[in-house]
Amino acid sequence: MKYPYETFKREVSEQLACAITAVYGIEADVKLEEPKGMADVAYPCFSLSKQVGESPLKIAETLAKRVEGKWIARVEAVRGYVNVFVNTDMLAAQLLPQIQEMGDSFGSQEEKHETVIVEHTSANPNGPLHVGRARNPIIGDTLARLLRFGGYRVTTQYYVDDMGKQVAILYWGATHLDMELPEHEKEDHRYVGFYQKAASLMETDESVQREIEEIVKRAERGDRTLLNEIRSIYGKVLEGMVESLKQLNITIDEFVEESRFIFDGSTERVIRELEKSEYTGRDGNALYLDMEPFGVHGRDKRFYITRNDGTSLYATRDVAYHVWKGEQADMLINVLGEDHKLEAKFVEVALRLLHKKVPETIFYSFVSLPEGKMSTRKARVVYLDDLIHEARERALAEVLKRRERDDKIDHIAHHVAMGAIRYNIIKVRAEKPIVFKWEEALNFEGQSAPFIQYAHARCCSILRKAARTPSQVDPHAEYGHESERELVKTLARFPDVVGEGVRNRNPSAVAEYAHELASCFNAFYRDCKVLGSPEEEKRLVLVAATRQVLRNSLHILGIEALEEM
RNA sequence: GGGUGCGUGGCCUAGCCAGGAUAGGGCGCUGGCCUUCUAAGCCAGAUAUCGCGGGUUCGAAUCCCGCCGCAUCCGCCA
Repeated sequence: MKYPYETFKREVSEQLACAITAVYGIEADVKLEEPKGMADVAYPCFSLSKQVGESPLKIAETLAKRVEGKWIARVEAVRGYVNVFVNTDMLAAQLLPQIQEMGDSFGSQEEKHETVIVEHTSANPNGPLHVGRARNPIIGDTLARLLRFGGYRVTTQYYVDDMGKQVAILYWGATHLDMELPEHEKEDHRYVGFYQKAASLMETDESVQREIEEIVKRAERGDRTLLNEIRSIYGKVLEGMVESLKQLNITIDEFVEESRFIFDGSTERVIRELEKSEYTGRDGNALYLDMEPFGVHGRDKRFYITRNDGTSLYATRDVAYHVWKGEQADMLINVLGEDHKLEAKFVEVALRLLHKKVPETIFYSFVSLPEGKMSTRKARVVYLDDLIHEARERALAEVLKRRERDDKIDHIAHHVAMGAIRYNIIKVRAEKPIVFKWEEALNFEGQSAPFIQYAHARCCSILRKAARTPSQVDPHAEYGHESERELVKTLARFPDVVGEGVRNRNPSAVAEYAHELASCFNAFYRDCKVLGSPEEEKRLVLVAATRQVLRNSLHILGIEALEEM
């Protein structure tokens, strides 16, 4: 895929490299900057100054005179920088037809013929998702969308821990406790009561603890009947969780149960292979991996692979899962909470020892509440469903301020609400901690999804009212207004944003860009009358292009590009 | 104790990987803009020792070292 802004930048680099060689006789590695406001691209002459012993100001002056080309509108030498401005008419002439032709795929990258599995969410199905956990599916789903746009073939997986303690507690509760369950239309909210009660009983009652441990042991030994029973309980909870995700426009391609790697013998094989390693040792009968040689330091450098009785541990089964997963795709990416860093390191080391594919991991920091860490047991928690409900109410109220009740109103309110939730989470980089605040999560103004959706709706509104949509883009159209030119340049940067986002596995960059584009369009909207203007025709082309790129950005973010609001 | 991540106006955040010019946004605050394509918008204004201290460099929010604060991990749990 050839994008025009790239061509422009390449021309500038080549021109500069050429000029440097001609004047100073050096092969220079021309690294361009894209400073905001100063120029479209700039070349600082300071390091060259050192090499050739001439002042940066002088060099900039000299080079500026020699840089020219059809993509270059203007070159200036300012304080040791060569500042280059793109020819926006040339850019528009190349870019706008391309956006029109490529449509929904504008900005995407060439098919890479590589398959990727993005594992995300993978929460224990013992109760409803809370806002903290929701960061995982939002990052995971957006990343998956971004990678798809970046040319990868992506599938998503949710690893279901169906034989762990959490699910065993839920199962014990559901089968032993006779209790009044809360009224709720979703099963995850009803069943979590069993989990909570059982978990607190387990702390005080040793016999309960023993029974739960026994369930775990039986599950680990591959008791199919029991595992089926357990599934019949957690399955309902999981369904509820999946339903919440669906509200947010998140679906997961495949659910993989942990017990599968007991049944197929792969966990056992992992253990047998690892015990041959020089890095593993025995503590009694328990097998462990010494993590010290792999840069892990702390109170205890041993990471256990089996218990004293030879049974596997969660992390060991996770290794088996990754061995299997690695056979399904060229590349593996996991989205995990930062508390899983050590476990992920262990999985990575184990996979290296087994000569298997190692996953990349995106770690995200926790979402806390102003009053502290989220905790289901301390009832200090905001459930995702409560946020969804609240967001929808609030969105509906806002829509009702602006339009009469009609058949579109629920659709609009729903997508404003879900967009706001997704955007609020994804706009912050994964490694930053988030303190959840209702007023921020339900913000529909400023840097938010509704702001972007609104700009999109404005585009749609103009295009709807236009007498006709120009089918052909006039290649000689000139965009004289500053706001038009800024818009053209911002549109042209979209493919770069996608490329960088893919390379850095950073979906937040797309969120940032979408806001910038919407904001840039709002300036155009303010300054440039479209309908009824003598420049209507060419401005409609620009509006259509903006609508398309906003739409593509929103698509990556998993947010509905609303046509009306 | 050790590892890892984070620390940018009152609050939130981009920029950090690949060091460059007046640190870009948003919320909130003050004041202004709807007979004109949707005011979920726009304009103007106030607010910043880029956690602290060193170092490298012509140049550091960005790289290196030390310190402080917050988070997280260091279970034969998951």
